[in-house]
This record gives sequence, C-alpha cells and structure tokens, in this order.
Amino acid sequence: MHPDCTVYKTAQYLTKKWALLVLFELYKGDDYTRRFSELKDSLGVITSKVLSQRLRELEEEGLVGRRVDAEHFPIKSEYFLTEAGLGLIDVIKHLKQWALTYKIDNIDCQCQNCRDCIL
Amino acid sequence: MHPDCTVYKTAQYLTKKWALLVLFELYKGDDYTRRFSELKDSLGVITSKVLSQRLRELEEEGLVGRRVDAEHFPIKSEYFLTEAGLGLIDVIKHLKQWALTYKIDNIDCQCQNCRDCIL
DNA sequence: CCGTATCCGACTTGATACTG
DNA sequence: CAGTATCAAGTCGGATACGG
Repeated sequence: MHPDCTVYKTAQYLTKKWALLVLFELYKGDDYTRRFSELKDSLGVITSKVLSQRLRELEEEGLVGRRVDAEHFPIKSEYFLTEAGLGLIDVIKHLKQWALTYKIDNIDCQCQNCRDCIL
Repeated sequence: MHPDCTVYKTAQYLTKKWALLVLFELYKGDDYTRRFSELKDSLGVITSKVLSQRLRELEEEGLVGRRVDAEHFPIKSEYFLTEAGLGLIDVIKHLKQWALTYKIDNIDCQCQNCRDCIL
C-alpha cells in the first residue's frame, strides 16, 4: 500500500468528486459513449472545469477513451469506456453487492435506489 | 450516485489517507486484531491524530470493532476487523485482480509487489 | 499507552468569465 | 460545442504539544 500501489492509486482518483458518476454516465450510453455536453447536462451541476479534469484523469489512467471531430464546427468530442473501464465497473458491482449485504439500511439514493440502479 | 449512495460513501472514506493500510494491518493480525500502538508502529510515519481519526471512521462504518481494557494501567485498546470489514477486503481483492489485468505495468510497490502482497 | 487540541500549509472544488 | 484561466472557500493531513 505504498503510494505507487495500483490499488491505492486507483482508489485515489476514483473517489475524486464526480469521477464515479462520470463512469456511470458513460456506462449508460450507447456503446458506452457520451458527448461532453451530454455528460455535463446529465450530471447537472458539475462545472466544465471539473468535468474536463475528471475526463483527463480517467483518460490518462486508460479507463476512458476520446474521439474528437475537429473537422466540422462546432467541435464534437465523444468519450467512451475502454475495456479497462468496463472491468472496473464490474469491480464496483462487487462493491455494491457488499453494500447490499452489510449496508442495507443506508442504501437509499435520492434519484435512484441502489437495488434498481444500473449496478 | 447521490452523495448518500453507499458505494459513493464507501469510496469516500476508504480513500482517505491511511484508511486502506489500516484495514490491511488488521487483516494481517492474529484474529484480524491489532493494538493501537502496533498499528502506529507498523504504519511508520502516521500520526496519532490521523490514526485515531481513521479508526473512528471505520468503526462508525462498522468495518472495525474496538475492545478497551481500561481496568489496568496503561490502558490497552484492541481493534479488529468485523465481518463487514472482512467482506470489504474481498472486494479489494477483486480490485487487485483488475489491476493485475489492466495495470500490470504500474504495480511496483516499494516494500511489496502487488503480485505477492496479502491481497 | 492511548489518545485529544490547536495551528498551519497544501490541495481541491466551485463560481465566474472568456475563447477557438 | 468544448473547453481554459483565475480566484475564493472549504477540507485534509502533518507537526507539535499536552492529558488521563
């Protein structure tokens, strides 16, 4: 669990604000893909700055890929889950199962109930 | 992924500094148990304040239990993993498997290699 | 031995404004 | 549309000192 340990590092960027939510939005998209503005709209009150930061971090870590169409205006950017990103979603599903076993009393979310959510 | 979502909340306190390492130290102990001073010594440079904070948080979340012997002096405190805490170790093992699959190039820890570590 | 209290610097986020 | 720049506010951990 040295700072360079992958488990530790992964946990670090996954718990930055909005990071998990960004992954889930991509997970819900067709082909696990979403445009920048779609992410921003569905996440609600996130700022462009933070969304951009999170996407950059997730891209550097290989969880998210990016396609940019700069030939036409306005520019369109698409982000998508990589295979590694999808693998991580599976890990989070295990975390959810743990939560359903041991944290059954706190699992109420405002907009969706954990039992029914995409995980 | 509302702030009250258990997955989100769990990720929040697990990635606080030293939290995972505290769990692993307990995991390595006989009966998954360690004294306060043993934790402090094996973690090296952690301060009492932060160790105490992490233990309190993990206790509140039901991952760690505490036994205090205040009858004799000096006081002795023992901390141990609960069933929920052990369950979470399993989830982290899944995370490690993900890391071994997709992050094979970064898995060098200073004091231990992920391939051989307790996970 | 097992903590708590206080101060302080570093880092993170949000608000706002602006650009190709 | 897809970002970047700047600044203010809040949060966290480390150092230090102290107490039952």
